Amino acid sequence: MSTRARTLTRKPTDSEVKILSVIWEHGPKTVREVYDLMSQKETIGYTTVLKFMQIMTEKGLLKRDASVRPQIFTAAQPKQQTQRVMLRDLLDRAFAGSAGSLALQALSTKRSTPEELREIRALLDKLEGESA
Amino acid sequence: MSTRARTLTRKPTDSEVKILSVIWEHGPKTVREVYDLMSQKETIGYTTVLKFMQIMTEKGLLKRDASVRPQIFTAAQPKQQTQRVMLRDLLDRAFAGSAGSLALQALSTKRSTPEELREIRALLDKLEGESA
DNA sequence: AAGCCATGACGAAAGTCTTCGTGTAGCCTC
DNA sequence: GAGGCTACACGAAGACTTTCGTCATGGCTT
Repeated sequence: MSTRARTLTRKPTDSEVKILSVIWEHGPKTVREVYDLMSQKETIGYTTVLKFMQIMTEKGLLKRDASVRPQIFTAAQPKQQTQRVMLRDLLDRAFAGSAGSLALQALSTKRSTPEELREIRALLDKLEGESA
Repeated sequence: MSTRARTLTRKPTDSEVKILSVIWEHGPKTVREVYDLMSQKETIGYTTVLKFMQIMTEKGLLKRDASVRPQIFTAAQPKQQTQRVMLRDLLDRAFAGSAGSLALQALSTKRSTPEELREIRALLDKLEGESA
């Protein structure tokens, strides 16, 4: 029991999420492009990024198109799904499963845009409507 | 640059959070008590829990009262502060800093209690009031 | 005071994650 | 079609985390 494809299971590591973020934000990218974007914000080696992306491909976090020369990598899972897995993990692990308290802290920690606040209000209406 | 007291810095590891959760929920506890509570939900050895708690004490995550015989451990940081650190980390790492989208997903993923929804609504009012 | 059992300290093995160095293969240019 | 430069694959070192085994210690009980 040690090596095996966990397909959709295990939560991505911190570094893996950093790479996914780049792709979520900028779309499918080559290793070089991801590297360029990342090295603007932190010091990291090209082969380090490459290695991560190779591992992530093995794990099923990324898909790659090897038919083109500089290979292009895409997120294998929808952003929302991955975010949900991580959120779920944090929720269970550190917030005793209380989504409300998590949301509350998130909102009070960092200012959100009016649009987001409006969306949340709409969701609240929907949720309260359902329970009525 | 390697070994040093990060006092309030680094995010606790997964196992560390598990232990903190127990103490957050049940209050100050001895190793044996934490062990008993944890082993109800998962298989883990007593000395493993002990080791974690020793390391956490070194890191400043727990405080211990060594004056009493079975030593009693307490969370060294307020629960909310630790939660905030973790939330912040997830927010920056996986949600591009958008607290709103994080909150939205949290709320739509898991049903919250009416009280929580009300609290959130109140917070929303406050936030929108401020920006007005 | 001697023995016994729970508690606590340590060290170390095993498993992951992170970070690169090195070497190979593909292409593009002369 | 040879040289040179970029892109890839591989392996391995180092840093943490996780998990325990083992041994020392402290008190209680007799």
